[in-house]
Amino acid sequence: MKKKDYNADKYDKPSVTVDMIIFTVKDDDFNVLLVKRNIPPFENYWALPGGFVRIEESLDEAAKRELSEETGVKDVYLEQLYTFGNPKRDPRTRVITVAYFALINSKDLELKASTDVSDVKWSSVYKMPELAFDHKTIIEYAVKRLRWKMEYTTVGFKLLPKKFTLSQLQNIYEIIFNKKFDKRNFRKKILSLGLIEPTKEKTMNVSHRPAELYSFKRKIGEIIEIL
Amino acid sequence: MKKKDYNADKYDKPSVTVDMIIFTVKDDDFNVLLVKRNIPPFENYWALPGGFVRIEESLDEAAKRELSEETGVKDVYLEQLYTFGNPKRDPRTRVITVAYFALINSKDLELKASTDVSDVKWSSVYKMPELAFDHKTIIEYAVKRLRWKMEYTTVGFKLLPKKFTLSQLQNIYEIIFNKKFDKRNFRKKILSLGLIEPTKEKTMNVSHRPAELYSFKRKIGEIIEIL
DNA sequence: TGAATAGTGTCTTTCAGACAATATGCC
DNA sequence: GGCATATTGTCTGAAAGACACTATTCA
Repeated sequence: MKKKDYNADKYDKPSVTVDMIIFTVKDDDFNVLLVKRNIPPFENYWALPGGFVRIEESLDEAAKRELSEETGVKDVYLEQLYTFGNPKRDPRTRVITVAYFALINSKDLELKASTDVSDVKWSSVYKMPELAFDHKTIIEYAVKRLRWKMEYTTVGFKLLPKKFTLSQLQNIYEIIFNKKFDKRNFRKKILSLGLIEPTKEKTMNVSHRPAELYSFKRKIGEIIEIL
Repeated sequence: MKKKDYNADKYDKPSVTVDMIIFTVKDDDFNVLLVKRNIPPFENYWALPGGFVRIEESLDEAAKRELSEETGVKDVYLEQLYTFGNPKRDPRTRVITVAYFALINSKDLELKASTDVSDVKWSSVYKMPELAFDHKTIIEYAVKRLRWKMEYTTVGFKLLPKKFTLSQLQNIYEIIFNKKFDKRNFRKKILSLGLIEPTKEKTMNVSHRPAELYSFKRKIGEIIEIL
C-alpha cells in the first residue's frame, strides 16, 4: 500500500496531546513539575502537565502554551523529547502524546511560586510518587536525554539565572548527574569553552569569601542545537 | 486549565501518520528511499514512504509495517526521529507525522531489488529531487541525526552485512560524512572499541590482496542505545 | 581567629591526528 | 613484475583526570 488512498477520515483518528517535563534545580534537588489529576482516568494521581493539541496550533506552540499555563514563564529552553504512542497507554481511548522537556532556572521560578496551589508541585526526580499513565517512563526517558545532552552540549546552562557563580553551575551538574566533580577540573573545563565571562560583580551578603558572578556571551543557543 | 475536561472528542483530531526515512549506502552513494505519489496533494512528486497509524497499533508497529511494505526487509535498525506537526505541512487537512529512520545494509537490499518498480527509487541524499510536503526538511533532519549518532555510537555498523572488511566500514563513514578519513587512525579507533573480531575468512576473487572479513561480537545493540 | 566557601597549578595518562612503507594476491 | 588494495607503528599535541593548598569575607 503506497498511499493509494488519501482519505484521512477513512481511519479512526487518535487524540494527540503534549506532555511537559519541566525540570528545575531547586533547594539542591533535581525537580520535575507534577499536577494532580482531578478527573478519571487516574483520578487523584500525580501526572505530567499537558493537554490536547489544538487543531490550528503546531506542536511547539501547544507545548509553549501548556508551559506558560502551568508556570507562567516564557523564555525557557524547550525541546521535543519523544512521541509515545502505545495504544494501551491511556485506558480509555487512543491517545498519542508528544513529550517536550523544558529547563527553568531557579530565578524565574520564584515568580510563579504563588501558583503553588495544592494540585501542582515540584517533585524530586529521585523520589517520585506513583504517576498516571506511562508518565514515569516518560520522565525516565527525559532524564536520560537531559544527562546525555549535558555531557555534549551546554543545555545545562539554561538552568541558571543570567548571573551565576561557577559553584552554582557545578552544583547543578552534581545534582543532575548525582555525583561529585573535581572543582579545579570543572572550572578549567567550563572556562576553556569560552562561553562565559566574569562580570564585575560578586555575590553579596555571604558569610564567607564572595564569589565572582559570570554571565553568558550569548551564543549558547547555537551550541545546544546539535541534533 | 489543568485537564479539567477529559472529553477527547471535544476537539477536532488531527490525523497521524508515520513517515520512513530509509537509508542505505549503495554504489558508493548515500541513499534514501523515495516513492512517487500518484494522488493529490503533491501528485507526481517524490515523497517519503509512509502512511496512517492505525488505531490499534503502536507507532513502532506502524513504522515496522510501513518498512516491511516498502522494502520487505525486517531485521533492521529503526529509530524514532522526530514528530512534525506544523498545521500547514499538509495543505488539505491537519496531519501530524512521526518520522522514523531505518538503516538497511547493502546485502539485504538485493533481496528486494525486484520491487524496484517505477514509483519507488533510491535517491542520493546529495542530489534529491523536489519533494512533497516538508519531506526535504525531514530528511535533512534525519541526516543530521544519523551523523551525530555515528560519531558517538556504533549505529553505522547497521549499514553493513554480517561479515565485512574494515575498508567497507571506512567507506560507509566516508560516504555518509562526505569526507576522507586516515586509514590507520580509522582502523586503530575501530579496533580499539573491541566490538568486532576477525573471522578466519578473507574476501575472494579480488584482483589484489584479499582483505580480512570481520564480524560483530553481538552486543552492539546496547551501545547504540544511548538515546 | 575560626568558619565557610572561593580560587588556583602541575603532573600523568589517554586519545586524536599527522604521516609512509611493506605485504599479498591476481594478472 | 606490475597493479591494486590491505595492513601496520610512531610521534606529537590536546584534553581529561588525579590531587592540596592559599585567599577572602563575615561573625
